[in-house]
Amino acid sequence: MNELTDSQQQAVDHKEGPLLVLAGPGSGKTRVITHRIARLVEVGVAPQQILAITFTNKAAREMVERVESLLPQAKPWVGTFHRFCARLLRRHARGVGLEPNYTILDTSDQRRLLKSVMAELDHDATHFPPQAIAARISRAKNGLQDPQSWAENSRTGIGDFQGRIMAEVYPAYQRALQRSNAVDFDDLLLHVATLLRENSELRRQLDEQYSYILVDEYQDTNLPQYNIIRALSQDFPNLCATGDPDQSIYAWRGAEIGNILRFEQDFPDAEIVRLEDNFRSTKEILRQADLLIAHNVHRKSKVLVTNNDDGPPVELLSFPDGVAEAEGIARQIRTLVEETGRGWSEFAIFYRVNALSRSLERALQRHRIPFQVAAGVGFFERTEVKDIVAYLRLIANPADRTAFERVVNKPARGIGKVTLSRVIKWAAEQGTSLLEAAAAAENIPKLNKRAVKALHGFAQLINELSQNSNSPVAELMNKVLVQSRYTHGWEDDLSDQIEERRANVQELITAAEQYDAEQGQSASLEGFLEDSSLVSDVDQLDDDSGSVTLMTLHAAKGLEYSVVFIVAVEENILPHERALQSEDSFDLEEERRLLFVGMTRAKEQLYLTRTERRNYRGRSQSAIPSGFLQEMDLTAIDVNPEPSGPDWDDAHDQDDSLDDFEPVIKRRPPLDEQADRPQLMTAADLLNGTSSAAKLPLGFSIGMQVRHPQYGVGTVVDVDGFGRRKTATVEFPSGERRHFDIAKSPLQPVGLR
DNA sequence: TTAACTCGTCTTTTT
DNA sequence: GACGAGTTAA
Repeated sequence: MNELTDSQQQAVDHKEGPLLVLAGPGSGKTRVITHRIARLVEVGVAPQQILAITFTNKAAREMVERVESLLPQAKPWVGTFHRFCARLLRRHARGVGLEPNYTILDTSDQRRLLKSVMAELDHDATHFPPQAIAARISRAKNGLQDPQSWAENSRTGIGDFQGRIMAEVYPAYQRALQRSNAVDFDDLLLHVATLLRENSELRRQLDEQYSYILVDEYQDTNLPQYNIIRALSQDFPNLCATGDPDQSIYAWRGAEIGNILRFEQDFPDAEIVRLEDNFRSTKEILRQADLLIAHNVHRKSKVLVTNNDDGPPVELLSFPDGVAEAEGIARQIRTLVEETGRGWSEFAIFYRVNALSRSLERALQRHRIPFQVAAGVGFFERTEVKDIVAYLRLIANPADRTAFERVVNKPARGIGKVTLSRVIKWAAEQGTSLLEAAAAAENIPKLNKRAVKALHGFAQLINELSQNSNSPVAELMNKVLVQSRYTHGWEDDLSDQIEERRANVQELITAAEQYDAEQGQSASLEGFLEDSSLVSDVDQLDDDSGSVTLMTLHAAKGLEYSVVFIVAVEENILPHERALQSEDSFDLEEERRLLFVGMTRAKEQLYLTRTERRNYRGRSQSAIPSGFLQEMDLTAIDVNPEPSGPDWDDAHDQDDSLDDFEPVIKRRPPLDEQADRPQLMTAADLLNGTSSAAKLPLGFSIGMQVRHPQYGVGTVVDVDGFGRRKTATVEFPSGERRHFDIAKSPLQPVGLR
C-alpha cells in the first residue's frame, strides 16, 4: 500500500510552478498532498514556506498527523481558510480598522447583532426577517462587496423593500461590527482579501513567505478565497490545487466551480495531473455513481476505475414511512454487524437535511445501537458555554457589543430590556462602547438609581476580571465563574438540568485547561476564543468511537465508510425543493453532485432509501421518488417490516396520535440505561454532544413525581421535545394539567432516582 | 423583572 | 415542528 501510482508520483514529485490535481473520489488525494509536503521538505524547502489549506479542521488534523508520520521534523502550517485568515488578521488588524484583539462572531452572534442593529434603526424584525438580510449581506461579502460598492452595484427598485432595508442595514451592521471590534465569518476572508489588494508590500512579503501553497477542495473556493490564493501566488506561483469539479457542493455559499475549471487559464503553464484510480469503492458502487453524475450537462466527463471487487448491488429500499425507514436501517445495521462481524463505526447514515436525523436517532436508540451525530447543538453553542465565553470575550475585547448584551444581565442583575436599550442608545450617541457607557451610567438619562448601580457593578466586575487577562485561560475562567456568581444557587440543586449545566461548565474548564497545556507559552485568551469560534460539528466526530455516524451529505465530504445509507432520496428533499424551484439548472446539478459525493463515500455496501409517506415539517405528505433514482440502475426492494416478535412494542410505540386521547403509559427507552448513567459524563461524551449517553432523556420521565415551587407536587404525564426545548406536562392533585419548558421552569424531581 | 403562555413566521447545506 | 416575539400576571 505504500506504493504510489504513476500519476500520484508525478504530483508528488512536481516541484516548481502551478499544479492542478484533479482527483476523483477515493483516489488517494490526501496521500498525494501529504507525500508532496514531505517531499518538498526533503528537497530543501523550509517547512515555514509551506502553507496547506484544508476545508475542515478535521482534515487539517489528519493531514498534520500523516505528514508527521512521514517526516517528524516537518511542521508546515496546515489549517482552514478561516483559521489562516484569523491568524493573519491578528497581525495586521489595523490595516482594516480593527484592533488585534478583535472577536469572531459565530452565526448566532451575528444574527443577534444584526437584530440589535435593526431594532436600533426601528426596523420591525417580524416584517423584515434578519435571516434574509443576513443571507443577503453574506452574499454581498462573498462577492467582495462592501456596503459602498454594494450600493453602487445594486439598483434597488421601488418595489424591492428588502433591498432598501438592506441599503440601510448593511452599512449600519458593518459599522456596528467595526465599533465592536468584531468580524463575522465572511469578514475574515473579506478583510484579508482587502488587505492583500490594498497593501502591495504586505502581499509581496506574504507571497514570498508562503512560497509553496497547497489548497485542498479547490472547487469549493469562493471569490475572496480565490483572490487570497492568487495574491499569494504571483511571484512564487508554486500553487498546488487539488479538487474535483464533480464534488462541488458549496455554490450556495458562494463557491465558484469556475475557479477550478479556469485554473489552466489563470496559471497558463500549469501542470495537470489526473487521479482516476479509485481505491475505495467496489465496481458496482462506482458504476452507479457514474451513471448518476453522467447526467450533469455542465461537466467534463471523467472515468472512474477501480481494481476492487464487483461487490453486491446497490439497493434502493422502499418503506411505507419514515419510522419504518429508520427502523429498517437500524435492523439492517444490527443484522450486518451480527452476520459479518463489522464494527459499528464502519456504518454511516447520510441525509440531506438535519431535520431527518430525529427518527433515525430514535430507532438507533431503541435498538441500542451506539451512534454519534455531526450536527445539532454543538458544545460551544450551549447556553452556559456561550455565556461564559461571552464574559471572556468581553474581557479580551471590551468593545464587544454582542458579548456585553449577552451577559450584562446574566446572572440576573436587574438590568432589563428597557435599561439596556437606553444604554445602547446613549452609547451610540456618545460613540462609546457599551461597557464604557455602563461605567458612566450616571450620565445616561432616564435611568433609575437601581439600574445605575447595577450597571456600575457590572462594569466594575469586568474591570476587575480584566486585571487577570494574561493569566492562563482556565484560571481566568474560574475567576469569572466565582466573581460573576454565574453558578450561584446551583450548589445544592440536584435537578438534572442544573446537573447538565454544571457538567457543561466543567467541560468548558477542561477545554480551557487542555488549551493552556497544549499551547504552553503561546497560549492566550484571544487564541482560546479563536479556537472556540472556529470549531465545527464535523470536527468533533471520532473515527474510532465504536459507533454509527449520522451526518448531512455536506458534512460527509472527504470521509469514507464501509457501509453507507442515504435516506429520503425523494423529490423535494434530494433534490431539495429550493433547487427544484430554481430556474437555474446549476442548482439541480449541485444536488446531483451532492448525492454523488454521498454515494462515493461507501467502500463496500451502499443503500439508498425512500418512503411512500413522510412526516416532514410537521405534516405527513406522500413522497415522490427522487428523479435521480431513475438515472441509475438500482436493485429495488420493498421493505414492509412486519411487526413481529420482540419488536412489536416498538411498532406500537410509533403510534403517537392516540396519546392525546387516553393516558396510555408510553414506553420509554430502557430505564436501566438511565439508571446506569454515570453521574458525570466523560469529556468524550460531552464533546460528542449528541452521543448516546448525552441523548438519553434527562430526568423527567413519565410517572415521575415533581415539585413546582408554586403548584406543589405533581406527576409527569407527558414529555415532549428535545434538549433545551424539552417540555413536560404535569398533572397536579387538583386534576389541573400544566405544560412546562423543562430548561426554564423551576421543576424539581421529588425523591431519589 | 421574570416566568408562563399565546401567537405567528419560517423551514438546506456550513466556516 | 421549532423558535422567537409579544402579552399577561405576579
